[in-house]
Amino acid sequence: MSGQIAVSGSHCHFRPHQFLAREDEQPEAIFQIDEGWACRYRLLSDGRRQITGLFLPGDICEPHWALGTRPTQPIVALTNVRATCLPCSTHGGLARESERACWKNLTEMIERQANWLVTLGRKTALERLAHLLLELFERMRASGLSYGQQCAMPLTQMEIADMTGLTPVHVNRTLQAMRSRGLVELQSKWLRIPDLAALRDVAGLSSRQTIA
Amino acid sequence: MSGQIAVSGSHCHFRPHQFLAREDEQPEAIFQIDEGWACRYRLLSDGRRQITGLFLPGDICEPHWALGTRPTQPIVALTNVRATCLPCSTHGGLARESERACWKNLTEMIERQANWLVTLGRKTALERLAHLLLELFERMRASGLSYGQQCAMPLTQMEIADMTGLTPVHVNRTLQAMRSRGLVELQSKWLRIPDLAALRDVAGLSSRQTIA
DNA sequence: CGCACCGTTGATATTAATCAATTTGGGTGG
DNA sequence: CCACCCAAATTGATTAATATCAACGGTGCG
Repeated sequence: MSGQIAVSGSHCHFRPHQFLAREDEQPEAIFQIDEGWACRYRLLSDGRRQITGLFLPGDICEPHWALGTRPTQPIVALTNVRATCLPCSTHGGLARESERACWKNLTEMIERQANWLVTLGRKTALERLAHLLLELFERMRASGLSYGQQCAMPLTQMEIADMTGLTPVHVNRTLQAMRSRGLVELQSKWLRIPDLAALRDVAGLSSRQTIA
Repeated sequence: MSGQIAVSGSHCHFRPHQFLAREDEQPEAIFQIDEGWACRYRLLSDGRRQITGLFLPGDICEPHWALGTRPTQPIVALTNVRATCLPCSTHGGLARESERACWKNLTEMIERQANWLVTLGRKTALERLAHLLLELFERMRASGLSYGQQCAMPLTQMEIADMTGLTPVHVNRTLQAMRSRGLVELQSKWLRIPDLAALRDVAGLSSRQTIA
């Protein structure tokens, strides 16, 4: 939970539960994840937690920090994480090409968040889990980290619950239902999706809709 | 529902239910709302609807369109709307100062959306409504459109339901509970918040947390 | 070997959705 | 001004989805 950030050159790594950023603390760098998963979340006073964003390999954590904005939510490693530090001057110093990348990154984030608003606001447990697993797979695939129909899936059911706004118990039961319907295979941190289209259908995502 | 966009100079206006933008159609301009309310939403195949963003006076609708991104969600007027058209060249043509404004706008949107992810994922009907009414009031106040403790609130209970991920019936009952507890006064499209701090408390928002 | 953490199960409680009227209120045309 | 109309708000009864509470089993690791 505590401990030093291990820096080697412009790289650093984090252990599970270690913070990449804390609320209100100006980060000294912007991280691009090379390996591992991290998330940003918010905690309510009574302990309820909602994960509001997931960072997978290739992702730049919070590009708008480059403009001097400070994190309003903590970012924490879910697994071991290797990251590259993109140093940023105190206000708005990023190369012109990175700027373009940041725009793209931000608009994708808005798009993904909007999709999750729909899912959390209007969808059932089954649809939420389908959405999550699809998004994970498609994002992993997009960064070349899928193998056929499968990819790594290091999240615990507790973390899945905090992403989908459900309880761990209900996540467990719903996953069982999905498994028994042959929608997904999920065991020992590994996800396999036998029929993407079927899962997409269950998730209630329009065929055009971007997930990754 | 249909009809022409009324343009006069670089201004235009829309009637309730008229589209400011449709899915997948490249907009010919980016709109800054001068008066009235609009929203963006997504519709599920079975008719469920989730509003994913609200545009109030002063807001720039979707700044990232300026970069050639196309709308992935429709934007529709909730009331009569007057707007200024900020024309944009086919790809990425906005003045340098507007660019800064767009960044700010985008990061605010991400922040607001993240807050709503928490609310939709983890909060009760009462907390959701408190969040919504607070946000509305604070945003209206921020643009000088509040009068003491009150401001306009043109949304129907149906629209409130589509923002908060509830049913209209449940919104109705929860609002009654809030009224009877003296948390809000809400009638004939007008909102009054007798005690901001109390409502903030009910909404379960950290005191630091930005709403507007 | 034992301690954690994770996944699983069963029983019950709550919240919110659903279904079906009924009432209210603002606008419109006669 | 009044009658009418339609959308919005309200109410009541019931059901469905999910949370909560409390164990229990498995597994990796020090």
